[in-house]
Amino acid sequence: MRLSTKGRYAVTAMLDLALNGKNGPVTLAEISENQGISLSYLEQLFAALRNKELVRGVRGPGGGYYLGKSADEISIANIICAVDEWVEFTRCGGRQNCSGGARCLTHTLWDDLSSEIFNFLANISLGDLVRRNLNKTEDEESSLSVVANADSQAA
Amino acid sequence: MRLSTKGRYAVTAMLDLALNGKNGPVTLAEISENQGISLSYLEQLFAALRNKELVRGVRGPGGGYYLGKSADEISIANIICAVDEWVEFTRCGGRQNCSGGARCLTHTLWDDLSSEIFNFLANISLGDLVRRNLNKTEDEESSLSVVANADSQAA
DNA sequence: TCCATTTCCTAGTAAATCACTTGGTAATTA
DNA sequence: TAATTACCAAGTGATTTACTAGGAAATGGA
Repeated sequence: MRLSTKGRYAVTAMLDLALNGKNGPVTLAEISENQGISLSYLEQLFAALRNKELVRGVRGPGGGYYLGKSADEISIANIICAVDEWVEFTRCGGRQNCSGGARCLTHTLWDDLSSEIFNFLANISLGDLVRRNLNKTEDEESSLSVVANADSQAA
Repeated sequence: MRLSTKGRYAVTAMLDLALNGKNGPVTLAEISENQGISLSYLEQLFAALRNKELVRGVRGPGGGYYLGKSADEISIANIICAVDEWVEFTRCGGRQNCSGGARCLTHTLWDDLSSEIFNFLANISLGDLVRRNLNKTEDEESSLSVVANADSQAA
């Protein structure tokens, strides 16, 4: 899993699309304006998203982008994987004998953790995020935060 | 949260240190050999880790690095934050009026998700990873994987 | 005391990535 | 026909990545 700023832009843009795409397509110009991301950079990101069928484009006046499937069927992991092409980290893909014992043990641990992070993000959908926020704003503005204290250093 | 390859190197190196540092310090030369990371790059990473007191260096022959605290007190988030300096993503730090409604709503959603990812990684310690693997190898080699199926695309 | 070992420190670098600009073409609507 | 929008390709300055080079400071053993 690779969570770069590029992935953040994509997630942010997809969130904007999910929120504003209820009635009719959303133009990249609108998302660009809303989120402060350059139009051409959005075009690049959406080219990748379209390849993975996460969005669907409609050309011409009144056109724009729709979600490619329902917000509940699009996970955060889907979005990030679409724009941040997956790179295999450990050179030994489990197969090659990578200098044996200690090294591959660490690689296994890392791979497990990596899978866990992926699954965590795979289990959060765009729909989840939108609903979660709607519930929140019903209650109050921004007081409650489910995310409590980590262990110590939060900066 | 920013999970780059740099963070991966740091986590991998710290895992190696946790595994091999039971009796005596571990040299960067060993970690470099084990994990296939250049010595000088490790030095840079460990400079950052030392600043956050996640490791403790001992100079001279027989020297090397110890964990700065127990493996249970070091979270994956700690490690990643030490080497991948935190960057504020949304320009409006919640305070500035960032063109109002739709934009800040998306930002709030993103910030919540971001916190959630951080807390997820903050709740996994080096000790967890090591123990998890010991249990696994007791059972069998590599057959079971707790991380089951995500939704669809795993590549 | 001298030497080997190791951390610690600074500077530089090729390659990749990031976020963006420029300059288009193709499809669609009015 | 003209405006609007997605789509496409090439290039660019700034930053990051992973690394090399060349040391200095501390420590242990001879």
